[in-house]
Amino acid sequence: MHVRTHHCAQLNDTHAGQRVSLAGWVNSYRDHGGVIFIDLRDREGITQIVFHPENAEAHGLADSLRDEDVVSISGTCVARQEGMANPKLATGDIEVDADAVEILNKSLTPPFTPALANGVGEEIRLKYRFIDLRRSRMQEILRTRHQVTKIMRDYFDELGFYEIETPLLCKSTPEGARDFLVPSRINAGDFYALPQSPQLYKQVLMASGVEKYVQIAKCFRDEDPRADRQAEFTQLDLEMSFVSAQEVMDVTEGVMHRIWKGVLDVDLPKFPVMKYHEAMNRFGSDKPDLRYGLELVDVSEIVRQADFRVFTAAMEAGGIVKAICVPGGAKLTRRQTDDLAEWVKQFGVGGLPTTKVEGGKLSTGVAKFLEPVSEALLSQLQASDGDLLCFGVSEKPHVVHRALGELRVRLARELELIDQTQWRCLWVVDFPLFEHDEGSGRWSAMHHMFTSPKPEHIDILESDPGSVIGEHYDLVVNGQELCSGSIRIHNHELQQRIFSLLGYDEQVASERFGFLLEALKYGAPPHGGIAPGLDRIVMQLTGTENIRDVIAFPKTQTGADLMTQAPSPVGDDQLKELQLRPALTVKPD
RNA sequence: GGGGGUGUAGCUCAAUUGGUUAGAGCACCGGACUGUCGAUCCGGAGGUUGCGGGUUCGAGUCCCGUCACCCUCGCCA
Repeated sequence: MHVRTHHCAQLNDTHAGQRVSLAGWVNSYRDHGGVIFIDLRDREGITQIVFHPENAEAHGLADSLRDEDVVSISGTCVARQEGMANPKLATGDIEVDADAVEILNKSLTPPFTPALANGVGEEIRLKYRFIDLRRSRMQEILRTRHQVTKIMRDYFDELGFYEIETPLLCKSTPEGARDFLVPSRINAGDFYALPQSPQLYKQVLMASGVEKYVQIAKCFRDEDPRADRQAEFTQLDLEMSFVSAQEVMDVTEGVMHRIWKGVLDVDLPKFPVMKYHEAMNRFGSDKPDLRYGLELVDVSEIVRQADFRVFTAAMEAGGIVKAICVPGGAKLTRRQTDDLAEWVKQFGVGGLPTTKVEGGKLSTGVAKFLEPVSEALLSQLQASDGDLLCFGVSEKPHVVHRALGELRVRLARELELIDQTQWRCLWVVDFPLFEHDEGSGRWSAMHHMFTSPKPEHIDILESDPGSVIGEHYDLVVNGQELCSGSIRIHNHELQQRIFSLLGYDEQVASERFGFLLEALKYGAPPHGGIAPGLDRIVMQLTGTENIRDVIAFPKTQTGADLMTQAPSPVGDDQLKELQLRPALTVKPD
């Protein structure tokens, strides 16, 4: 193998005349009978190699090269003659006239080639991930991800944070998401759980006097994946002692600013702050996308006058009516609005009343029912000709918010109302600490049960849990939740009260979280933290909509790794050692 | 667990109402060609239409089941 002197993106006309050696993969070959061209690709780019028949040995070897063969070559860097340069290639002004080539490894004919992988199905890409990752797009994502973690580590080092690893084999705490379990051989019948997050360890680290902790931490949640969710994912996990929420937010904002600057050379503006209730009321979401309007407008009082039974019935039952005005939405066909109505039902509303604005008044749909109040409606919604009005109606206000919030996102996408050039970041704060589960009639923690209530709300914890606000903050970027954090409870009595409220008596709480309660008793400082999602940050930076694209070796929706074929059955001897026996009949191959 | 979508050559796709031997581009193999750069030209090979069953004279196409992948509801403290 020749000693590599340059990368394939490195050479230009200043290198003309130099002897160089390159190594990489055959991106494409063009055999002209006499002269043979090879596009040689490495991590950094592509350089054209030319083989002349005069170098019989090298030319003979080059003749046999095919896509994805691995070669090293030596030759002379030459400037291309006038008219022979390739403006599509960064190194298109030069080529390497090769006099020696060594085939380091032949490749089987690949199922697809990195050069022409656009449009190749994801299933085949995941099966041959080692080929897929050779694509420049995937290399760019891997590089971005590295840049991000490097910036994070540098930044937190400068601020005096310690990077500390926490265990992957943890105690199972059945609250929250479903745990991945790992059987213990030494304690047969007992199990570890993989961490859903290092939450409790980092709080213990605060009790341990670390003061500033950070970790790029793998987290595991055994729940069904989504486009932006994977059972195994990565968080930038951090925690600080003696801080206010504002200080954690400032530190987080700082790292986000530096990441966007370092990777994209973008100066993010200062992040505005919005209260949870405002986000829900105006956008129907706790992660509002501020790049477009389509705000939810409460029209309950206006439509009350119209005596449209669908609306009045809901309001009499304690509900509300909200509307969004969709600019240009009148071009949607009846079929399309019917589809929207059907789709929106999954969020709990009975349908989607709509009407269009034409000639300065309402037309079609529910127009005739709203005739008496049309003027007030148009004015309140600032609607004009060509707009579509969509109404969310339910006896439960949160159902209206959810349904219209989801509709808002879908319409913005489909009608292309999103300004793709913007970065709209904001903090959402003042979340309720608890939410009421209608099924069980119990209260549960909206974030997690270690989030501190606002000090002024501690008195009403038991008397009015629904009104308690937590010291919780989420960072939202372009409609995606990127970080979630809070000030924690550091007083064991308060923590015990929260456990009780959530239905864990002292003994159960002690069994599950005894170590945390103990730590709180022995001088735990006030502390708080946050956990930015690394995968989602990289998704935003690289403009990907699929979390699998930013993970080197991701899993499918059924948790399978198509490359390694995990998960897979294990041998009887392994099970025996763990004293495990599958209860289900193993499916035949 | 529920809803929706996809599955045809190595890859991306086509195939009229159920009707002859399931086609095309790229890749592959052979040949030609000394300046291409997604090379070109000539020729060739390549198919369990995801799998199993059913209806039919006849199924890629219709029906039932099943598997895989994608989106989504539930779920995700």
